[in-house]
Amino acid sequence: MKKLLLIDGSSIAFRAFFALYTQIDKFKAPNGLHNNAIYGFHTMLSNVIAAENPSHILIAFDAGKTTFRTKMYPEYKGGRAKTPDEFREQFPFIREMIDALGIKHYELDDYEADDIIGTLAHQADLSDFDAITVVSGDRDLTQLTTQKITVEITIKGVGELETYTPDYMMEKLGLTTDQFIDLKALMGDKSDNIPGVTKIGEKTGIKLLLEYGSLEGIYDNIDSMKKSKMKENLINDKDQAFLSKELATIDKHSPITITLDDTVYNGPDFDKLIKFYDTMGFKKFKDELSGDNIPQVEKSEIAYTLISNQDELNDLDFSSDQFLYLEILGESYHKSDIIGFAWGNKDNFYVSKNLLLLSDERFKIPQNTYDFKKNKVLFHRQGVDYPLVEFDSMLAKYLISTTEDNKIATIADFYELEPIASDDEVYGKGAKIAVPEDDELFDHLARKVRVLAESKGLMEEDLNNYSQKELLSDMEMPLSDVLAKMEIRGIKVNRDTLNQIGQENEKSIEKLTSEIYEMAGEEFNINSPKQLGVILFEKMGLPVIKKTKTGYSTAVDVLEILAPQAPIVDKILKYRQLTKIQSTYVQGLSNEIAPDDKIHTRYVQDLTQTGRLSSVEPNLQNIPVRLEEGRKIRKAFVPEWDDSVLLSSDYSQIELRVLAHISGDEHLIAAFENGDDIHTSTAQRVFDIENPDDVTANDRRNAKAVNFGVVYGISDFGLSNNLGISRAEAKKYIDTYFERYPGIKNYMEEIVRFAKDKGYVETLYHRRRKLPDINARNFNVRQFAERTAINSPIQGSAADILKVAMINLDKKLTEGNFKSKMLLQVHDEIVLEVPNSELEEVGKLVKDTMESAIELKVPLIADENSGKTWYEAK
DNA sequence: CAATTCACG
DNA sequence: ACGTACGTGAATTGG
Repeated sequence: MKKLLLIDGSSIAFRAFFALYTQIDKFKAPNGLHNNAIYGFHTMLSNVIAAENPSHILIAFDAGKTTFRTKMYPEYKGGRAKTPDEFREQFPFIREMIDALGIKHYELDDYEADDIIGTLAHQADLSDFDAITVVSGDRDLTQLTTQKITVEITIKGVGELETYTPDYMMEKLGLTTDQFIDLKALMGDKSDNIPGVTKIGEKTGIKLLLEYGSLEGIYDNIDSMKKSKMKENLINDKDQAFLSKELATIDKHSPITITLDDTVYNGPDFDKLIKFYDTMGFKKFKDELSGDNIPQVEKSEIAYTLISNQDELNDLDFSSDQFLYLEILGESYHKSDIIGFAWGNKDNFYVSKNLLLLSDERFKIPQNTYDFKKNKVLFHRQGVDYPLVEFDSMLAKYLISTTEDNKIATIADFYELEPIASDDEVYGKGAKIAVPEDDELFDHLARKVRVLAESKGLMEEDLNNYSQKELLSDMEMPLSDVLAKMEIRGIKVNRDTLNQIGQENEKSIEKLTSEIYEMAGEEFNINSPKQLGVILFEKMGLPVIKKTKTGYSTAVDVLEILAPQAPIVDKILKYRQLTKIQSTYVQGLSNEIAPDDKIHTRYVQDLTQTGRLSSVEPNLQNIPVRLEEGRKIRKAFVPEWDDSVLLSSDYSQIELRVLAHISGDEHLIAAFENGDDIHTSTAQRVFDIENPDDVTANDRRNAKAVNFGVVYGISDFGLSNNLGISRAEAKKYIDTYFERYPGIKNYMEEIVRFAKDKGYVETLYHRRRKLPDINARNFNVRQFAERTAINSPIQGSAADILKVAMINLDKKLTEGNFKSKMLLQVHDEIVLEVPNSELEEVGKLVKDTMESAIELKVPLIADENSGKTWYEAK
């Protein structure tokens, strides 16, 4: 029997919430989350599944506020009360529950759940399904009934169902299902704000339909009706009646991307479900899962083939869809050597320690891997070119979820495959890290390959559902190739320059140290906040401005307040500044200069929550620039070739431009289109200054802080802190800002609402960040998630745009046979080495490429500088 | 190994 | 009433 069950998730959740609303205080999960709607939804589901025993199930949800119906009639569903927060916070968990129950769910932009259900029900009606059951809390769905389609409407909360068939409809109303739609067109619907015809209700509507058959029938015969108020109303409201009919009619041909085959029901995922019941405190449901339902996970053996001799490659088949995995100890692939590697598909695994295999032309590099960039560097160190492959599991996993790391053991866990040992368990960590015996090493490598092979299909499914296929194939994958080349190339750093800066700093530090000791009256460790705190706040009795968890805070903002009160404080600030430059930059960078006189950083491509890169060993994204003393460090970064310069190109205000684009705020857009100085423009609007020349430096500074705040998800406290003004004053700034930039305010409200409903936010390129805390009970935790919801699409889209620019630029430089090369990326900036002979042409190319990476509602601007060192290229 | 501080966008 | 700006990495101290 093929039986399809279609559930109107939005309406059932709504009914369930209000059915148990009186007991809402009793329905709370251990973590405080209200769960009455979740509980009610589950009860309804279990009952229906037990009664119907469906082979296919789909739960449809409404996608959002606007639909094709609101486009047709903006008042549609207008005037509805706001969804209570206690209800909204349960949405993401209802979806999580449905996932754990192994049931598919679906929603479609611009369409309601009704239309998804109507379309699938209609398709199933015409195919080989034996029966279709639709469950909803909304009687409108009864228009779908046919001989095969039964519609069940919840009554008395969600506990009981009323079954609608064509016969039952005839019996109850005396109408056919088509006539039921016409009835609604005549009488309208208050809850959906469908107008209908004035003064016609259920009784009159049924009478008319019985007499004339249909809405069209009524109007065809309207002339023969005798004169009455009702006739007049019918004539006056004719357009409205037909519009109402259109609104009331469920679309049976909506452009769904899900098929009937996708809705196959195979029962719950017991592990997930038990975890879910635990977090919800649903003991009753958990007990109902009898132990023998739960399949036991057995530890499997894994057989692999050791390939130690190159000639064995003759007998191997590389044609199937294989993965390659290279292992090193630790992370530093620029320095550490390969300790072993493995390749294979779901069934066959090969392992080896013989690196000569990798440079043997009989070794055909598999098109799937884990951490392509690492591999490319390692291959390069073997003297082998490693062209870009098709699929990188590490990057795929990063796009699917940033909540946890992307190690292979985590992937196994994420997709509930057989667990594998962690690298720490196999290799040890810290000082004890070591290569294990061959057996253990090879077993571990083969298991990694198995996880990769088994998870690929699951990842592709997720990427598909998240619309992220292109994000992987056209952005992260090609970028990893570009980054690999940049890392391999490295940037030349002049040791002597660093040493010279170091020696000068050393002298100043010595002098400051003895001055500080003298002023303090004793010697102590100035680097220790604890000891410094004792000197400043106990011995010298300076006022405590701020405390940390462990004692007094001695951070810069605190010391700056104290500086006028004690001359020692300025010395300490200066000491801090110089020792920071000395230890992190002079010494830190010197230690990272490789034998080729270059620094090869590693860009971590799978870490940040927003899509930015990070840079480690060393971090080349935080080389000092703001203060002159630190900025000198940049003089040590130089071109590799004679007659070349470093060229730096950075986006101007990319985050505010992205904000202007996604919010669509007309004023912010206009400012960028005019080419105004954006902070001056903001100052003008917020402080009511007509002429830009009348904006003072201080006005501009304040406006700049407000603009930053907007991007970060502003709060009056944060702004007041940053500007050193009162909270009331900060609040005034913010209120005025939102009043003058209503589009921004609207964006912030919309994106937070989206996050609360969906549990995630995304960038212009569908990069996703989950926000599990968006509905948290804890005010702080929740507010943090809300600010994150505002900031992540902005920061993330900006990051995406620079990634696109880098990929495009790399292609153009390669295809144009330029000698110029990209060296560094610093979030909104690219640094290149450019021969003087190419400077003019490449300068234009870089600027054009960056400015045309994406078409936004505002222009994108890149500013360039070049010079003999990085210091001069700013 | 956590906490503090400070460098960057 | 709650108590905050968004995203990172490295050096240092001290339990």
